[in-house]
Amino acid sequence: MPHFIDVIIPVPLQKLFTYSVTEAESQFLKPGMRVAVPFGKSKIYTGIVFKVHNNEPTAYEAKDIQQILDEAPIVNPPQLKLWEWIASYYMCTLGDVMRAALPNAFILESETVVTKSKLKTIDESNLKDDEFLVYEALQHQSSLKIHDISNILDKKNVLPVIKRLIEKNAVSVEEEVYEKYRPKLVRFVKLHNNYASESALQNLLEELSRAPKQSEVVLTLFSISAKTKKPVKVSDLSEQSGGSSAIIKTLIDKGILEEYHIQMDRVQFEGEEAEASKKLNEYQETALTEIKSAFQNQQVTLLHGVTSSGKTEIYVKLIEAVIAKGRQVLYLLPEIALTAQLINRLQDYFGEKVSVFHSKYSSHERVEVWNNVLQNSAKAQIILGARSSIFLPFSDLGLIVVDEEHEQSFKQFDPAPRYQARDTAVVLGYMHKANVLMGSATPSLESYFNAKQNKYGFVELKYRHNDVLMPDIELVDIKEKRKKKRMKGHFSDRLMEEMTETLEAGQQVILFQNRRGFSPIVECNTCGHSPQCPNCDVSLTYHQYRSQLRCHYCGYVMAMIKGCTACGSPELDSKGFGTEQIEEEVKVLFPNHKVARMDLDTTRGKYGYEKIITALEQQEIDILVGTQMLTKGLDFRNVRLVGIMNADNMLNFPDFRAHERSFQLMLQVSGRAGRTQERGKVLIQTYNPHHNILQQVSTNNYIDMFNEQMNDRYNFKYPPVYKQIKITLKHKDYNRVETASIWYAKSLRQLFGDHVLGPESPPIARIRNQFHKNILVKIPKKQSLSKTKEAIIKVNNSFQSIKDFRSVRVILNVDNF
DNA sequence: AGCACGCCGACT
DNA sequence: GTCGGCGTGCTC
Repeated sequence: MPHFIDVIIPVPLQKLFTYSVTEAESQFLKPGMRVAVPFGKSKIYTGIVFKVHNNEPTAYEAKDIQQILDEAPIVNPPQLKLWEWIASYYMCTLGDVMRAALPNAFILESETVVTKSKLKTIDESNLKDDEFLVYEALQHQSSLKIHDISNILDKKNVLPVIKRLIEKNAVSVEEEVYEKYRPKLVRFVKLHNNYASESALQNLLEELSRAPKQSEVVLTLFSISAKTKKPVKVSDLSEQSGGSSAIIKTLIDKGILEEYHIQMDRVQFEGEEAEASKKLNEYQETALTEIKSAFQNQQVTLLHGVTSSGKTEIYVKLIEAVIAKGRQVLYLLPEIALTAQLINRLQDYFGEKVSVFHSKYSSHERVEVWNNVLQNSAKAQIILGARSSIFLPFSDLGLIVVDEEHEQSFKQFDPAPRYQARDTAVVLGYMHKANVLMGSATPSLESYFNAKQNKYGFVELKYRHNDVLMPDIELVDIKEKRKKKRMKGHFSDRLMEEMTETLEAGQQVILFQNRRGFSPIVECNTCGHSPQCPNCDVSLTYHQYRSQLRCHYCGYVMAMIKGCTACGSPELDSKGFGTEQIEEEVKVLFPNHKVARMDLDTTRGKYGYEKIITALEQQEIDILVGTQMLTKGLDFRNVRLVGIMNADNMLNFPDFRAHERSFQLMLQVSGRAGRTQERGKVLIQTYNPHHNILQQVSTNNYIDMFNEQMNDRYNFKYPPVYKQIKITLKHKDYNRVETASIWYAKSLRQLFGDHVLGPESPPIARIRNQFHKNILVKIPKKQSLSKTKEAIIKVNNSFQSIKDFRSVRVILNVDNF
């Protein structure tokens, strides 16, 4: 009987691919193992075995696999089930999910390697210039990669050259597969066994008395191993003895020292022993009891706890209970909130049971965490991670915590799979029969709605830790202030007063402006022209500190212009303002205080973010200016005043969630003020102080906000009342997307009528030289979601079969918010 | 998604 | 005349 396997290939193709295997291989292979398979003309890909079976394909002949890459599955059955769910719910392929789920280092790729041909006699005069260059290079190097060749020839498409060289028998090519993951080996040294005896040692030291550096190294080795009783790392030895690696090498060469390697985890916890978790206050205690009882009936529970109410301590208690039963815990956080602060706090309680997983980790580090989870090792019983940690190979999850549940960044927008990690976590929890706890000070409407509908359990925590009062929020009408000339730049007199008072009391100020750079528009005073991005339909943002104009959509950068590019006039004006400009103004207004800025531009490096936070904690900064990065769960003891420079630009954002988001953002920033005994103060500058959202923010009235926003959502058929799927079409030719999107929307309308909106050009119609069109499908709760998706897929298939539309890229985004 | 094949304009 | 652009089709 012939044997076959169905394999997931990491390409966005709907189908699985069937390969033929031997009897023995079919016995050995299990779903979730990796295989290397030939794909297309020459490439070799890594695939995941999905199914082992005996059904011979009829339409084609299955190829043989190239190699089996694992001894045991690296993806477990519950994961494959989750992959299938994600692919079907978020309308993408299993290959897309595989790409997102597996650490990069698991996906081997083949690379074409060019080597010199074995035939010795080549008529060099027969070669053309570029062919000769490659041939010449191969005389010095045994092999070249495609990438090297394009460097040598300084062009991107080098395949024709290689092809001609092959024809002339000058070179040959092969596909080289290599494993990306290598265990980290650390070098250790010990004294050679020859010197184990006392007398031999004595002799050695005498021998070395004329080489003081060497004897210093040997003596340090003794003292370290006496102290720690552990193997001695070469790096430690070199550091503590002051002996260079050359000296150590000499000792090894002489046979005095012996070197050896040990495989080490890259991700290691180096800290104190675990301490006991904190005792909860009465409110926390009540909330904990309520959560536990909610979990009796409900798989998911929402914890609505005001900022600084001590939600983390409650999570800690729940985690303790779950790990005591030997089950695993996943603690999900938005990427940006994954700070050293929180990691340390959890490690203080749970020591090395905590592993961290997020995108700043190298792919080797991720493989290690993956393997630890797969083996259900104690090191990875608790995973603290960003959205992609839902893909880890859990075998027995007992609890998932989704902290800052309202955060948008749980949703992946690009590339596919466009999943919402919070919602996927609920499905994951269901598969493992694990409870899911969502926590937030400002829950998303959809979660709060679910709680109200009794789909989720609901627990509230209304009081701040130590009974600290909620900050006092004051709205400042800057329209009024401008009229009365009480503004200095972007600062109202009220804000100045409060800042002065706070700074004089030796306390800190946070200023929030949700836009980076200096000013978003540069405009010529004479002709009104403003520089635009050549690739996108947006104005370029002025960044003063580098004297550049930049596009925040495609990353285009140019030097700041000296005069107007249209009329040459040197008089340029800037409109709007960003964090950079606020920072500049603060420097002028408060010259004696230290200012820092926190936005995407100042936190680029791996530790950029930490540096600013530490400086603020240690009070090296008096005033911190920043974007929404400031909002994420940071606990600053000495911040008393928060200033929101302009509330209007977020309220007027063209999105149905703009109001909800503004409310969340403002309350979250406000929560940074006054976390200790003293009551904090928040000033919100706005042109429209009577806006309902601002009133609701200033009274911390979540319920009002919820009811009012839900009203709109009912009236306008938006989520969470309706589900929605956004379809985006992109093409570099405007007319092509336009015709295509009209066709697409028309076909959808035949099925769903008025529940189809668009096509519409988004506010920024062109990004990276691609024109965009959006179509929105609204789906009533009663309508079957899976049937709707099937219908959309049908429309999509007929769309793809029209020749003129095939080059239009289509993006399906389920729950696109 | 890659990658090969094939057809057409822009240069030496 | 060739080189290289990209539209079209296929991948077990």
